[in-house]
Amino acid sequence: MTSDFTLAVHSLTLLSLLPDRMSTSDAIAESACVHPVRIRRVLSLLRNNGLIQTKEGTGGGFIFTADPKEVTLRAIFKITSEGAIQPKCPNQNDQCVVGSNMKNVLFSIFSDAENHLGQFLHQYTIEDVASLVHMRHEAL
Amino acid sequence: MTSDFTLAVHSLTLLSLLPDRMSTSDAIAESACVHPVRIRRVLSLLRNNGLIQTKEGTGGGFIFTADPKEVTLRAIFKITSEGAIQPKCPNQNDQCVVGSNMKNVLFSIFSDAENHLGQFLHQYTIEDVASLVHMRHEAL
DNA sequence: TGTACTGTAACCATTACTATTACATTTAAT
DNA sequence: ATTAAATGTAATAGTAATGGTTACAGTACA
Repeated sequence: MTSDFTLAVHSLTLLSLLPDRMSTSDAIAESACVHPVRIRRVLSLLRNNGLIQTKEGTGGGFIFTADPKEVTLRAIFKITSEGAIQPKCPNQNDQCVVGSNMKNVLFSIFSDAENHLGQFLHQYTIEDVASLVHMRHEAL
Repeated sequence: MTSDFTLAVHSLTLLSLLPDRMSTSDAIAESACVHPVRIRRVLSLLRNNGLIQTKEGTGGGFIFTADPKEVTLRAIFKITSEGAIQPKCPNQNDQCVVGSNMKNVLFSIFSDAENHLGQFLHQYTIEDVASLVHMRHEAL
């Protein structure tokens, strides 16, 4: 899976800790060790899906609008990674019963699998992730 | 995810339909539209895990030894794709509470998630896949 | 002994992912 | 108004992951 999911979770976790002001893509990028342009691209997705607000210009940046208690990893997965667990399939060989149908059969199975994965991820909110991050930090 | 999983399922499904003789990597490769060397590589994994037998030399090839009713997609996933649903994580920023712990938190969550995925995939045997392939074929 | 196979390493090609640059646009402050 | 600080986004370049191909050693059978 791509790292967009991780970046989205990372960014939202940061924003949840700074609910009172805008954070810039430069600041988030430094925390996540990636290029600011990637942060802006990923966070654009989150804005399009109503999780955050963005503001251009001086003093602009990103801020959490939704409730960190209500945004779950399922929503973030759906936004950033839908279809990501589908196994790749080579070209179909239409001359072969197996070859011509395997792709569809596996696609169907893994679509269901992704729904189950979603149910699992739905138990974790951004607030939970923030807590887990802090717990690990204390443990050191 | 890589196509190794699909190739393994495809190969085993074919083998389950030809239980009485050895199939060659060339034949399987043609059905799956990939290079025979890839088939040999993937099927080596399956042999190492006891699902099939292989034989070199004239008249050699690959044959199912396990029972297609008992080999589930979970086993194949574990062999070919363990860890595949883990989201990638950029480098850690040790100066940042979030940056230094996000990777471990997500790794833990997705390890559990992969176990759940395994439980889901466990309901499908190779025989089931063969049936589904045929059902789709009939439906055309 | 020759032929038909697998086993595997090495290399090349292609695709996917990520970083970077560039620049238009927006906003606030002076 | 002008400048500076930000996002938005397209285009490009670099890097990593994936897959294809070649080569050849080893094995088994006729």
